[in-house]
Amino acid sequence: MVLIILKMSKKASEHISPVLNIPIFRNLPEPAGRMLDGILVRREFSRGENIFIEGSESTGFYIIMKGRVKVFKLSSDGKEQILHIVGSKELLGAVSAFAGNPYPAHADAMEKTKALFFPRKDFLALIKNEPSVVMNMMANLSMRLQYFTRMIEDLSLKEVPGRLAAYLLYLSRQPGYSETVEIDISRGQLASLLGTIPETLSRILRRMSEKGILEVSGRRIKLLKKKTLHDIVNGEKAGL
Amino acid sequence: MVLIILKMSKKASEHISPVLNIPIFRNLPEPAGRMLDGILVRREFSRGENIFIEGSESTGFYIIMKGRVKVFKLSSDGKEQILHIVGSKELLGAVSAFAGNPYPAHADAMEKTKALFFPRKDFLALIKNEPSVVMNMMANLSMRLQYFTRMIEDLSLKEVPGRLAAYLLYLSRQPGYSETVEIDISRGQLASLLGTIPETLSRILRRMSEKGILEVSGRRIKLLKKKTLHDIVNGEKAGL
DNA sequence: ATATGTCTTTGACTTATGTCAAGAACGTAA
DNA sequence: TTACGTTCTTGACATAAGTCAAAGACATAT
Repeated sequence: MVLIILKMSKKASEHISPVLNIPIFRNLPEPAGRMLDGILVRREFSRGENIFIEGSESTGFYIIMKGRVKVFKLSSDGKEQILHIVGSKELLGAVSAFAGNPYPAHADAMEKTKALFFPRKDFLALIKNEPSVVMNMMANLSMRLQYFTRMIEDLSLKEVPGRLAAYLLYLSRQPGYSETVEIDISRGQLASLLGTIPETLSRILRRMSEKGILEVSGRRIKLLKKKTLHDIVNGEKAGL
Repeated sequence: MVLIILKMSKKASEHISPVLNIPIFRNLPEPAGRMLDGILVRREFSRGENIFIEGSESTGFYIIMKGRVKVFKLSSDGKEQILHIVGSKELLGAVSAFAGNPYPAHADAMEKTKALFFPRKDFLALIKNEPSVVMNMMANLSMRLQYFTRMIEDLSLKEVPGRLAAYLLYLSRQPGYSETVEIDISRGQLASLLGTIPETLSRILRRMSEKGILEVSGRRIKLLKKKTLHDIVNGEKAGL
């Protein structure tokens, strides 16, 4: 039923299935693309809506088309640690779906989010016929592993100012930013991503402003002394 | 009994390439196994020897056959954080070799280690012909991702006693252990694995002994109050 | 056995960061 | 606008954990 709606929503003007633009489906032949159109289920989530919870059985995975999703763990006292933020064209819950394990974390939509759901059984059938999909997914997993490797390093080796500095410098290397970066998440969320609490983050931002390293105005932050930020990442105290 | 097993494994090797017992090569046809015998390079490392360093180019990956290898990061002041310990039948450096990235961490042999080296170019050739290898590797990567997810949670959500308790309980669930566990790494290494320093670990072990939660004698630790350990994992202070 | 080097433990001290509580700033809806 | 709820900031405080330094235990080799 949902499948029919999907099909109808696709205009004949599109001679190439748009799903073939999704990284893990790159290089697939066109017939496979048409087949995917019939398998993938469109789903929408509103801001703050839960997509899955930790421990629940994985029935498939999501390809995020629009919006952002936070994947996070909760401690026994309700504090959350964001593991990562999944954005457009990225996969959500793929590892669990592949391995057949329950989801290891919670996922909430951070804003209005559109996604395609890929049922596990259909996915397992697809990879039998199209091994290249597995190759693409492995590249995807590899990147995630490298990201996590780095995150473990950040969380365990550096103090909060170092983690913040690393994050700001990372943002400044993203396309469109250089001297000024726009933090696209709230202070509290950023604190969680850095493995700390809003109070601590707030204090550190103030101290960095006082030292003339940053200029903070809401979610817009100007990096005045990038060199000092690099030093902080490398463990320098920089008089904070 | 041991002799019989030994004999059988020797006999079997005359008919089936032993490499086909390695998880990622499971289900490969015998001809591929013989081909692998000609590709894999036997390498040995002595205790403490470096296998690769962070940032160096990845020319292939290792399959550990005997011994253990620690994969770790170094902070600017030389402090190390162990990411994981790779043991028998496990892969070392596979992500980098697959993605063609430099190694993201250092790897040192913790003891005399025997490994098979799989050159990157040969591996890329193999997966073209044998997609099932990629499936097996993806299962491997998935497990690693889940492990890292858990590790990030441990490092960021829990205090050191909680991480220690989680590790001890994890060991006690391993085959062969229940009330008493044998820590197979030195105090300093364990500290690094838990994201702390030997001094702190030492103090916490003492406090737990004083409270009658543990009984420590060298690398042998008796878990006297498992329930309390669980409470500590869940954030209870337990009067430490 | 003795000596040498490494690993581990302990104590005194410092510091980064979390907790608690209150006020300020901000956004949203009436 | 005002009022309300949320988020952010700030201060005083508590504490977990790191640093430094020294002593003790342990293992290895001579």
